[in-house]
Amino acid sequence: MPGGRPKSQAEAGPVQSVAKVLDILECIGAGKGPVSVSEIARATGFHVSTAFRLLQTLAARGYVEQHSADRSYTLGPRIFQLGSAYLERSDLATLVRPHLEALRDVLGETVYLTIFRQGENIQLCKADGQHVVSASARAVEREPAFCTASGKVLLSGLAADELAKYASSVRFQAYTPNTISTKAKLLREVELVGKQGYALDLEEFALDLCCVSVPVRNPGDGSVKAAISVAMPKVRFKRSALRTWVSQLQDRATLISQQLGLVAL
Amino acid sequence: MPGGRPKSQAEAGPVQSVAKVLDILECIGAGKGPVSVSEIARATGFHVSTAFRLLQTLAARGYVEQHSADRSYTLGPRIFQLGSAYLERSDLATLVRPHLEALRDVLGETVYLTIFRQGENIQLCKADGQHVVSASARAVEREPAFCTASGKVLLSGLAADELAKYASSVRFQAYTPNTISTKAKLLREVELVGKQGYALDLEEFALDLCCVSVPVRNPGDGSVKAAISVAMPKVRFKRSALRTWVSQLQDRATLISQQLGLVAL
DNA sequence: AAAACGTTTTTCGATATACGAAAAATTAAC
DNA sequence: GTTAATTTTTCGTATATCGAAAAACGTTTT
Repeated sequence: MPGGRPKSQAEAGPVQSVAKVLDILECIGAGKGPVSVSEIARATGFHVSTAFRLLQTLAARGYVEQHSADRSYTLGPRIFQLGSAYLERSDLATLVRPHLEALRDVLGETVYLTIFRQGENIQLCKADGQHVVSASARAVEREPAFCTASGKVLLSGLAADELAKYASSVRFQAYTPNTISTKAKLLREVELVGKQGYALDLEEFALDLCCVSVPVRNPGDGSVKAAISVAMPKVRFKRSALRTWVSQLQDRATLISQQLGLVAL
Repeated sequence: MPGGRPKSQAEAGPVQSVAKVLDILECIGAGKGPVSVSEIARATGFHVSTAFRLLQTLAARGYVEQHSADRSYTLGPRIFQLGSAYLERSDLATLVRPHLEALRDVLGETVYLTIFRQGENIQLCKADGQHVVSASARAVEREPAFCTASGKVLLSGLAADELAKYASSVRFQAYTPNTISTKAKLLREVELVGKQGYALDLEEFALDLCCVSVPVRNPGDGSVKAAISVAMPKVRFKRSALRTWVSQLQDRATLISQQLGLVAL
């Protein structure tokens, strides 16, 4: 009877070794460069021996690659293949990208589309801005929901019980002095977002980063399926332009949701 | 002592449940639409119960999604995230795409870059042609090596022992009447490709599909790292244009390999 | 309606399987 | 050349995974 280590990991699922292998994949994916067995073992809390065996299994199938030079691991091309399969299925690349690019051309800022899954805000498609200093791309790959414009939009689309569950379980990490810090504030904010139809993030997630976001709705039942957002450095965020941004975003959101139609997001 | 079922699957690796979960992911990725537990169980040969448990684990982490309507499964966005992480790491998207698009604009046909892993030809980046009838995109996602232009180029870059291993283990499925059907023919063809510096595929993999391919080399040691290829329907393949295609491809290949430099493919 | 089928999901005990400690091999550091 | 720190292999044991079978659930048939 082991002590039941207090792993702060996400939902486990019944098959332990699979959960572990996912931890490892995420660990490699999160790392900046190649990672070694021992680094992975340290980061995940598994014994090296365990990490090694799991990595071997992944490597045997091309999901990770081991560099012969220093025995370190990176993600392999097979994982990329699966990722592509996901995208093709939902036709997002083909369908959404042109809209985002059009928006980017009009607004001159980085624009992206995100969805809410597993308590997080996942970016699926992005059109980088044209300004030399545009909001960093990499940073928005997978961000918390409670402190981002898109996250708040997506939260505003959740059913009451789901929102409650999220609000109770989320850890309010203070990324900046402006980050929402309590459940009550979050719920109030999300309600406001729902009413006004758009959300702002004025340096709540990262200093100097401001975002505006609107929902993309299912044309059938009006439920919120995704969010499209524009991100920019603080200097270029003008209160006076807000109205324009919001309506530009909303127009595109309407177009996208019409086209998406049945497609399962 | 179980009978040791003759699974034709790829290398297993030490952790069984992980191998199984990969089978399942591949199975879902290969399917045209959502798949049910029982379909997966049938396709993989696992018991429904096993498939179900593995799917639950994947779903708990967002790697697959279950549609509440008919309980069927599709890939989830987390898998896409990992795929993106792979791409970003190798800077391929940013680096290779412009070259492929330029080539596509010049040649007017679908152009793509592939690498050789696990005995297969994996497509990493593609620029679709402009003709109304251009070589189908979907078909080239992951193709056998022995009967494609890019595959033969990549094979020509393998070390002697690796090529021998491949040639001995591959199953010469006859996709068309032109498909290479024996080990001897393949080895002869691959040698020729190595000598002449490009490969052709004249309806060897699919009827009406013709491809020309050249290697992308590591600027350091000259080893073959990838292949770039142009694909077109038979009607547009002109022997007289071959020289031009090959040199256009080769010029780009040189540029790409110079830029790729150290990047680990 | 009820019954008959095909699903998906849950339960549970046996045993094959993945675990972890520790040793061996390999590589890096000094 | 010795020490230290890795990665890899081995192996006995506990346990987590498996598969059968039953329970819920949905759909179609009579």
